[in-house]
Amino acid sequence: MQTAVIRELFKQSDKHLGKSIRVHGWVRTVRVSKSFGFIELNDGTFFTNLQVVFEESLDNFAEIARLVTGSALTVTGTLVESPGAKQPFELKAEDIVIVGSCAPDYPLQKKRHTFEFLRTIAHLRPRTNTFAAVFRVRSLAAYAIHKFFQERNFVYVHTPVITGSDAEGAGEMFRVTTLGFDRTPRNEAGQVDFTRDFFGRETGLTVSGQLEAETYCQAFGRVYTFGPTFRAENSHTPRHAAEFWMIEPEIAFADLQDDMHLAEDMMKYVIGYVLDNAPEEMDFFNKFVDKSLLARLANVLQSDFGHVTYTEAIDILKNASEKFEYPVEWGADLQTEHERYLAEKHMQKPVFVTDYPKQIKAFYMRLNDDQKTVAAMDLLVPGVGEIIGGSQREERPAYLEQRMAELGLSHEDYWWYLDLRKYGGTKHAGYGLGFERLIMYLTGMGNIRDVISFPRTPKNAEF
RNA sequence: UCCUCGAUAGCUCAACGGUAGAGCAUCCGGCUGUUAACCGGAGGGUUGCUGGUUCGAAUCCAGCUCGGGGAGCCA
Repeated sequence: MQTAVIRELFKQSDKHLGKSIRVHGWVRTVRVSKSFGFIELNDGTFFTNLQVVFEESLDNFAEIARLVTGSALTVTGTLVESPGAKQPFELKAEDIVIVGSCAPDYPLQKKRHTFEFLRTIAHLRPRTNTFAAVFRVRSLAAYAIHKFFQERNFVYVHTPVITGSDAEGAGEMFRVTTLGFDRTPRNEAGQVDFTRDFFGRETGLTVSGQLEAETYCQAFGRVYTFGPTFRAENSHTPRHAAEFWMIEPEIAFADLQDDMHLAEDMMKYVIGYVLDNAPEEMDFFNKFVDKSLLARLANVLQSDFGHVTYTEAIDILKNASEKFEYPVEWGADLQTEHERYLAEKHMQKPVFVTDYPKQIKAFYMRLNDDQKTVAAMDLLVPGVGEIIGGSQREERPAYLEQRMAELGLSHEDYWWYLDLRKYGGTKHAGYGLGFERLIMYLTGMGNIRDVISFPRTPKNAEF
């Protein structure tokens, strides 16, 4: 007999009704009476559980009746229409094999757990409804990202995880070394002698693959990266993790407008894909996590994203009736409260903020004709905040070198990056999308620690 | 790193200066269609850690550890 997966039973129930089938899965809950009982079985393929009915005619009825949540079973029986109102069909068991019993101190109960508690048992939490839904959506969103870019002739580039450059100074780096900690070699000046380290130079985990991605962009025209990224910032917020996944497309012969079009198309594509392919999970989020989720996502699909320049945003904030804790002044970076106002109150939809003052942005962003601002864009979304940061890159060698000089960046560290401008350089643009922030936006989950399997945050690398 | 709130049974919480409790989970018993099933019973605690105040501390005070929320940094 072939083993059926529960997803298949729900998607094509006509094909299986009345047939004898076998399923493998884990017990979510058991309800038992004197001579019969019900098991909610989940095999991980589908959000909804399969109801198994068992009766005392089974040889091992007594044993089955004592099953606890978490036990692994193989059930053979007939799929029949269910008299109960809450499920269309159920599996009438003819044989139940206990594949893996579950100890009585299993920490997952049927009632609601706090997300804080579930983080302490991150090895078991994917067995809960919420996390089953989050990680299926995460998987689908990752696939949708690849699908989106592949369908548009992008090449997927694997940029290095270990890097010698501090990229764009995007954040503190984790050091990668094989030097011992007790007797680190020192040079004549008393500094750590990295020439004796594994790579012969100071290295760390990547904080961005962008600079490397730009090199492949100048060969393939359209590329993207999708990989782990590391920031050693001592951040304690629901939106930051030390290890996270980032998507960084880079497009040649393109300006900031092209960049924003790409970002908007991508966001809509992924939202649409997840809504189409995880309807049960999305309904669950809408019911138990964020009651306005589906309406909001539908609205995003239908409307155009907002666009304001940084300068316009400053005017909007200055004229707002809202009182801000931090002053609104041209030249200062937008505070979280300002971003929230723009996205959640003023626009009530995703909004691109563009053309920031050059002094608050990275060296590689293209200088605008006003000589004061750069062709940068941040995408702010209600509830999550900044989800994308991007820019048109400075392709003019003179401008780039001048900016590097102003910031004290050395030619030697960026010689290959400067070469791109020397050898057939084109205008080009790109952005970074925080994958976990996208998942938060798609699911309504409020904490980044609950959308990544084993979160790494300050003072926490358990599992 | 700063501000703020919190830590009591396996989980979710109550008790707020005077003998530490409930629901769920677990174990035992009952129940012929359940749906976070239901009904009855039992076991389960160094009240995060260290010190202090007090006749007496889960409760008040100090420090520490861990966690939540906010800020900064950013994706």
